Amino acid sequence: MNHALDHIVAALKAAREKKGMSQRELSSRTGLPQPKISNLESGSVDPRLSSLVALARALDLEIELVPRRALPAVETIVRSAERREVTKTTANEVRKLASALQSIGRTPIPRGIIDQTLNQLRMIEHFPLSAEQLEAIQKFNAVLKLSDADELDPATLNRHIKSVSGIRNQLAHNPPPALPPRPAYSLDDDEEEEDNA
Amino acid sequence: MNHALDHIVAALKAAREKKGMSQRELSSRTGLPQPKISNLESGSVDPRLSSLVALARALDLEIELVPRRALPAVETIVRSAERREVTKTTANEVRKLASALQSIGRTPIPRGIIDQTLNQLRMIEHFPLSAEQLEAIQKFNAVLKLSDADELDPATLNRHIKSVSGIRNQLAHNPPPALPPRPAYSLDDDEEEEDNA
DNA sequence: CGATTTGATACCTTATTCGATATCAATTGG
DNA sequence: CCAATTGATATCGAATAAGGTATCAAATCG
Repeated sequence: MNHALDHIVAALKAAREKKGMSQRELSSRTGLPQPKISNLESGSVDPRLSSLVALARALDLEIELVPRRALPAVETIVRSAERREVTKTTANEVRKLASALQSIGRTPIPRGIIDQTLNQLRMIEHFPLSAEQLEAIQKFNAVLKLSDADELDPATLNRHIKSVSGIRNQLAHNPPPALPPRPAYSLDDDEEEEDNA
Repeated sequence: MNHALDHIVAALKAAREKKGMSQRELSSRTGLPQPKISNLESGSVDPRLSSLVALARALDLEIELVPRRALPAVETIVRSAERREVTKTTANEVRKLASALQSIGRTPIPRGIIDQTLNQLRMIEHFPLSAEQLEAIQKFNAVLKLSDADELDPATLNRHIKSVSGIRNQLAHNPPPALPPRPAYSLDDDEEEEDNA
């Protein structure tokens, strides 16, 4: 495998992981078999363009040809978009959990606890979350989706609620830094290169 | 062939043509056989990533994965870079011609004509040229490179000199528009998309 | 008109992706 | 501890890109 290819491949893998998507889920969205995706990500194949495009589109990405001299500017914009992508994803996940909690009927635990958790979520929603924090929220969502919450094991439910409290405390005592105010790309550099034949 | 692939392929072909590079020249730079490049550009194959990367690099391009929401901004930057690429190329070509003319010894035509042409070139250098105009300059360069100019057919030389005058007159009477003052990309849009599972 | 350049086709052999399926080790969750 | 999920491997036939070489029609140019 060529070294230049890893760049693309690594970006695809990172994009999948950032979305919390498994290889099998990506497989079902693209039609590519899961083992193929594994091979691809490990850099042991030289994929065809159609495979790349299929994967990229399933991950909300496009393949673009960029003039070398425009690379710095483009990369700055891409990174900035990725940052926002993450925060949007987490916010959506948090809101989803809140609405799921709000709409449950009888619960195996006191109502007040649920309400308190909802308040915490309303705060959490406005922060960028770490990968671990996001994962915790997603797992809570997963169990609620499966079990409809009123027929849920009280211990399990309590564990998840505790993890929400934990996240709130982390954010309150150790808030993540805000986004940098201005991205540092430039359109107006002007180097001269000689090009004689 | 998939429709999504044409986008990349067409961009590669356009980039090659804009640089005035023949398929054979690109072939020798990349190691890919010329018929393969022809197939590729005609969209009749589904190339492997390594082929794409080889072609792209020979054309001063990089393959990048861009989040869909960042596409408008990225495309604006790419286009802006391409515009500057073109004007830089033409300026180089014009300067090359000027220096070639300046350094010729005995000429089959009056010295004053040569000097007048040099003056015209000094003006032309500062304009973005059309494809046809650029081509004319390149052809003049080509014959000078081959024949060392003092052993040149006077008629041929005169024809090229006339074409330079023609370009100057076109530019003087019908100047091309300047570049737009500010590219219209934005980093601060904020649409909401729903994403429920 | 003859010579050159350019892009397109055709043909071959070899190498490798593709697609499908099965399986395994490791991790995670109840 | 058992069950489920995840990513990695292996295998197999079919499809096809890669790589090389030869050739052709059209345009360009002297």
